[in-house]
Amino acid sequence: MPITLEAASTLSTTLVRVIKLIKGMRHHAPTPHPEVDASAYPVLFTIASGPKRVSELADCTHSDVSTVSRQASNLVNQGVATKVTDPDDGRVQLITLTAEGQALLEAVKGQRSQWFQSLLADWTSEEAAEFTAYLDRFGDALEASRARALTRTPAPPGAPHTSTDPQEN
Amino acid sequence: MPITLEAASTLSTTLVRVIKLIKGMRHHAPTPHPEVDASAYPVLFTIASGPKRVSELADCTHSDVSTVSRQASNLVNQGVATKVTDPDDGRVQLITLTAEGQALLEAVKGQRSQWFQSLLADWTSEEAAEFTAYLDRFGDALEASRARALTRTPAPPGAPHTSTDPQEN
DNA sequence: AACGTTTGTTTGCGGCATACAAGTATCACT
DNA sequence: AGTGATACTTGTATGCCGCAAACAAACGTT
Repeated sequence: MPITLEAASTLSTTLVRVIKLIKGMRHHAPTPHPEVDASAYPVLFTIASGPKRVSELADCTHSDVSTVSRQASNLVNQGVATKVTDPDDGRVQLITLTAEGQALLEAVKGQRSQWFQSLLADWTSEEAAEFTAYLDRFGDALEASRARALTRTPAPPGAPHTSTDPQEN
Repeated sequence: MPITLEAASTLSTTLVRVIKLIKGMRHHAPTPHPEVDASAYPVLFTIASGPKRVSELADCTHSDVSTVSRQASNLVNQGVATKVTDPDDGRVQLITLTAEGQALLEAVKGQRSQWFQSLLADWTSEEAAEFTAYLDRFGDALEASRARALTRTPAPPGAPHTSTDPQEN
């Protein structure tokens, strides 16, 4: 049995509020390395776990390939990443974190952590953990929904169009 | 005693993930009234509780006054809101929801609610409520932090600059 | 080995959303 | 009336993004 529409409504409203607040925050927040666009942080975080190809990054960050391509180029120009053509396939570019990029990543992480820590000054560790768990679970649901939407939309003309589908919203 | 840096770090990472996912979602989501920019929804939601002046809306939505001014103008052109000069003060414009706006608002709310409901298909009502409560509390913390940042930054030159201040991040 | 096709990346272009700053209108106070 | 503060609007610039075309390399077929 699903949650009530009422509950879903208040949840969505609250979520939108938080997102808007965070977006507004980012604009005023100082960055450890002003040359690096904050919009490229997602790829920065992603290549932390090893070299990745552009398309892979686009997939991970849920962005268009072209967007990631630019972000990667910028990161390279700013010295926080390198781009090398894959020896096994001359088409793919492997994006790798440089030492400087490592340092930047640590700085960003540390700064964010401190900010969140001060933000949640009156939270208990249990509450924070529980909140994180909920967020993560919610993120999984979003990703699943997104995956469903993406695999169905680009279907060939003969695709069975299942009448009214709430998932498309 | 605050939460650990580690916990703060994972929380921030998770939050960023969710936000990015939602932002990506919005782009593919159909709107009940395509003429109305989704970016103006925040003001739409805000004037639901009664006529508001532009500056008030800017404050509520955490946007610049100019941004809200344009959004309000658009909403008026699209027939979902009206703009009337305050009889008590010829400078202020009161933005009010029209009947059509009411209908649109309901449609948007309903659609969102349904989406969230399907998204959280396997959540219990208690979990959803708890998640919402956390989000709300987090939003409050964000707002408080923002308020602190705003009241301190535009201070006169003689303001006492309290050395290192994590709140500014 | 040559050619068309598929795949991966880059670049040109346009659109959207926003903030800052300048301009305009109204008000409040003297 | 005149001066400054206040509320909004408009001009301008910037950032970010996605689509589509261009480009490059690999693959498969003949």
